Amino acid sequence: MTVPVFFYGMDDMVQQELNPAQQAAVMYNEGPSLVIAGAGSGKTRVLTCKIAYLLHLGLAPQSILALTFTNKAAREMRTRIADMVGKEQARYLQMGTFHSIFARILRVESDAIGLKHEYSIYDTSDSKSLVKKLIKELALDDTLYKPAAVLGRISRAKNMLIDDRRYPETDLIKEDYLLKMPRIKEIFALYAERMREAGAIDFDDMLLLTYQLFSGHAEILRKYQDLFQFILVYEYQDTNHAQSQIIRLLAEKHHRVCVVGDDAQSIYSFRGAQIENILNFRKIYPESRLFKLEQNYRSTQNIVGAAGSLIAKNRRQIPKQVFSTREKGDPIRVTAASSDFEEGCLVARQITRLHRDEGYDYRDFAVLYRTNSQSRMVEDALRKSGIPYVIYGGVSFYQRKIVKDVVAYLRLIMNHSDEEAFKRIVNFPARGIGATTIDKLTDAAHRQGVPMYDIACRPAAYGMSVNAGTQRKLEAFTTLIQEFTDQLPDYDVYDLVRDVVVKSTMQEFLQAEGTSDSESELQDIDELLNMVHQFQEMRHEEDGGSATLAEFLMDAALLTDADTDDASAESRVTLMTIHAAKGLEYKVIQVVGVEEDLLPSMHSIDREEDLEEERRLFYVAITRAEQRCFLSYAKSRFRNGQSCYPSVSRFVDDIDAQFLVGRGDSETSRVDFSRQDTSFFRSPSSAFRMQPHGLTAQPKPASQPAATGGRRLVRLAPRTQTPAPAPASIGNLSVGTRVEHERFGKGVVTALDGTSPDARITVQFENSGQRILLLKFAKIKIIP
DNA sequence: TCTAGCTCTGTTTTT
DNA sequence: CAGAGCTAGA
Repeated sequence: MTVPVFFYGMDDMVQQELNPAQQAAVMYNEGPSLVIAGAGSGKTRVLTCKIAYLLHLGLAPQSILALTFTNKAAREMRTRIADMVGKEQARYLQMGTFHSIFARILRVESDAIGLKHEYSIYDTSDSKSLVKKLIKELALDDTLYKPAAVLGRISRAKNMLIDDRRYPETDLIKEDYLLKMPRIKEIFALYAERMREAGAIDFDDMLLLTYQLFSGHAEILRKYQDLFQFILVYEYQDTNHAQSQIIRLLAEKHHRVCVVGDDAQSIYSFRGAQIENILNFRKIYPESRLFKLEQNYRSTQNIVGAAGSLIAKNRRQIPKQVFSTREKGDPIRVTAASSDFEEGCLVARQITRLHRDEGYDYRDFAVLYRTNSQSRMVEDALRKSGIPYVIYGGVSFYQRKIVKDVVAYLRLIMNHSDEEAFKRIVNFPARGIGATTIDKLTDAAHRQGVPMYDIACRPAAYGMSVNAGTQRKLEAFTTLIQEFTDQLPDYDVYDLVRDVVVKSTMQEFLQAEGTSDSESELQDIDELLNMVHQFQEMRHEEDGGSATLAEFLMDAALLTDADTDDASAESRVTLMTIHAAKGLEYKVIQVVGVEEDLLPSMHSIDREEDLEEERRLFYVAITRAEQRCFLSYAKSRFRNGQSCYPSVSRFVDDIDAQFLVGRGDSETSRVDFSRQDTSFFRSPSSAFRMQPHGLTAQPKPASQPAATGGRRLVRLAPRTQTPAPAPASIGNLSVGTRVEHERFGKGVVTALDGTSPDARITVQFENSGQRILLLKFAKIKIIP
């Protein structure tokens, strides 16, 4: 039963339907709270309602800090809140991504940490290029030291709040030895030094420096603690150590923090996300309250059931029973294609059929895959079938070469020390400044600790010998930049960008070329100008002020493709990676490449944790579906230029067979639908055994949980793969037996499965949640 | 200094 | 099968 909640004192049209659990989560604000929100359970609704509720209680919008991971999520929530409380209030909410909020704070407080006011933001390719150069400078073996790997190590350290100075004292260098990269500490030190000299920070610095700012400056920390009276975090399962520690600092004083997330959807550990943050939240805030949202409003029972049976195979998770009261729906269909090409056609055919026969609109479909490269085959097939589509993600607009070039001009104009920007455009368009000159400049710059730009201005003054021609060329370039810099204070950003494109002779150069490539680059420039314009309008609307170049550059650095367009407006099929699909929902989901070595990826099969993350990824994919879900795999596939012959993903077998069709002989008739197997509804917890009879497969909509109290719902997802008859006891273990485990502590056996040697027991531990243990390995003893 | 063409290499996900 | 990096030749 849902209760309509009115927000008194606001527009009386505003009414949100909240179920009791959601309502409780919204209304509890006295202390820290953790909201575990299953897939499709109304995470966004709870968070937006909570913010509206806080405003209703009288909290000022500017004292609410709401952090998200994507700009899109932030924007969507702001819009929704604006609908509830009006634009005027919503405008002042401190809502944005971790990175954008912190980047702004860093700009305000730059002096305190010796950061340049007008700092540049290095994107991954800038960082990579710098690291590559450092590897060369240090004369390291580049077959052992790969820039991406080195950068990954540095990034990991920063996410653990370890800077270059502390790095050598940590265990990370031991790992470096094992990775045969013992000198990473030197690269890290040099990297940090060069970044400082360039007045630049990278994505990880935004978190690390913010942490250092707060932890090292009590008065500044206090200022922000007082400013942010209430802190909300969306998708908390994706936070890394740095992020969770910054939140801890900010909330230290008032403890008014609410985090919302779903541990089952933690899929960003490669980026440093630690699932521990959500699992340990209650240790940091012992007085915190836990709310679980378990009713899925998005998907059919079959989809929720399938996803539940899949995720149950993970060991590390917060136990919860996600259920749906929607219709049962169709089972998930698994299809084998003979090749990746065939798989694409299959997807296209499926879409055509559902579009034609069942009235689905193209925008109701999404095709999901593990890796970006898989999009090609699907794309080709859709194009051939005349199905409109849009690829979400892929190369971001701001990553395109020409756009990066223009942005590099802007960066250099703002910050003359920005070395990557300098190198990128000093000879683009070609002005006769070649590698030799650039090498000389770099050399001189690092020997003397002076920006390349300064040396280019007056080479002789820094002891660099150049011939007259080169000197003239350098001068022309630096004068061009300098003139823009001088006018910067009263330059409208749009005019600036337009003038840069012209005066740099970029436009002329591209027009002269007259190829189709240069043509599309000119279009990209137009598009960029468009975006500047849009940005200015948005700024004007938001705070009435005009946008500065620094603000635009910050936005450009942090904006991703997913943020740029609202593709939902058009009637097109969406193609994207599973990662990009998180938080979205579609009526029909097709997951392609459900194969070993792809999903799970080949890198993840050695470690249990990695495998579990891949399983969560698959879980995310399936739970995007509202009505229909299709899985497919190819029996042969082109990978890295050669054919390989993958087998179906192990995860398909993790899904209980009753939710699937197409496995085995792809005969639906193998399923005996008349069979009624009550063992399926065996309770995971002893509390539930109080009502052993009368369980029906579908909880009636009316019989929902009363409140957030401990009452458990009927578990829809089976706990085990095969619904084999459960033995009443194994050895001297039976349901209800109290046991103690070496690691997990004390608990109660809630279920038994299988026979020796594969006998498993399910134990509800007091402190470690529910776990399934293989009896032959489990180190348990029975306690009286 | 530039560019065309060659070889090599690598391969997940992204704020 | 790309994309990056390198070499040779203009």
